[in-house]
Amino acid sequence: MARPHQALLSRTQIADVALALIDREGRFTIPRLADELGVHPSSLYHHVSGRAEIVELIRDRVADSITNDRPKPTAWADYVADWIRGYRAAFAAHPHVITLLTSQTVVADHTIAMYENVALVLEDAGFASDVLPVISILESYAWGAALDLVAPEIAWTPDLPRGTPLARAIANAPIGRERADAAFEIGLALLVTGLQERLRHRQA
Amino acid sequence: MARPHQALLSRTQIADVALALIDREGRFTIPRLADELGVHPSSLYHHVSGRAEIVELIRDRVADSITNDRPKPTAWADYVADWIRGYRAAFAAHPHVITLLTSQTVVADHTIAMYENVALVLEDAGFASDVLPVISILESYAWGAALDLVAPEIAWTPDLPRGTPLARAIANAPIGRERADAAFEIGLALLVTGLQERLRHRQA
DNA sequence: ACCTGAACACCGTTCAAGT
DNA sequence: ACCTGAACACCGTTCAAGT
Repeated sequence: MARPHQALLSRTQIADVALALIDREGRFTIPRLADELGVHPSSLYHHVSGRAEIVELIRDRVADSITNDRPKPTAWADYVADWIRGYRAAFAAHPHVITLLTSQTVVADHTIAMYENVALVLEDAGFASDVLPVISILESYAWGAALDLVAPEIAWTPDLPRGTPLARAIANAPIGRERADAAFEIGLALLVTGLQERLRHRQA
Repeated sequence: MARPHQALLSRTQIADVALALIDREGRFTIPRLADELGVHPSSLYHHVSGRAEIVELIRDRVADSITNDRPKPTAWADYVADWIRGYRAAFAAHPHVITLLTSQTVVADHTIAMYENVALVLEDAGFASDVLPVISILESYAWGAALDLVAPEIAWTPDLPRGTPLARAIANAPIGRERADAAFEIGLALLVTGLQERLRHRQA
């Protein structure tokens, strides 16, 4: 074929199809992706520098999907909770992407706007020198909760004893996605409560 | 050479050297591992079923290194905090292993004893139907905090504006490992505070 | 500028051959 | 039972050739 009059590929399209492939099959390879795009593997290298860059395109796409409203001056706790909810939800929409993103160190993160918004809200709330740690903590929790979505259930372990504390704990909780969602919300509430208490002591 | 009188390899040795390789080079391949063991790649398959099983051996090793003391009837909050500290510390000792473990779904988890201990402590503390969610939440946080250890610093982003909330937040915090450790401890304290409050309301 | 097709290095795994 | 060495399928990447 050689060069077509109209380019057959684009970076957005590559990212689109790669993401769809991951959602469908849990992973992607260059040959598989090329096939899906109706093109030869080597063609991709005219648009991206390599596999790593495709992963970064996907990372950007997921990051961009985190809703990031302009902060309102009231209710910092609600703002922060919504941020982390959206953070986790962005991953939850593409569970297999999570492990892909953790396996490759990020190259650059241009989601500064998001951090600025959160930093502003926390600063206004009075967290002062705690602002960066608090952002870290919330992000760690969101990542961990996202990983929880693809982790195996403790409940699935076959050789569970009967009548133990763990057995009772499992019997008292839902399983699967419902369990993960419920746990996430409780944990988020714990963190917010903790933040409110910490702020109270800071200001006292 | 053919079969030696004394086996040249063992599963423990394979796991040992693989872990050392990951710590040193950030990753491991079968040829590289075989080379390090002074053996041909195909020899490994007489001891393990494949690469995936080697990863699981490493997972077990890290999991076993999580200190898991017998619970004492007093101070559930201290027990829980120590558990999560040890959980994260086990990963922190081998940072590159974290991404390896998240990239492969676990096959079986035989660390039931650990969960039983924590479940017992939480049950005695009065968490009742919250026991499993609380375990989930704490583990999520430990995983997220472990990932934070290998994540890039927000602070490293080159194009940071001056005089913004984020810039001030970064200026007010340490960087690197020290930042991660400090943030982890604060977040753990937030969670414990949240748990204490939640217990108070449950019992009221 | 952009697609092709051949080529290369590398990886995980299998298996018959040897003791 | 356990190591070897050849072999295979597959993957990521390069590059000269074509338009």
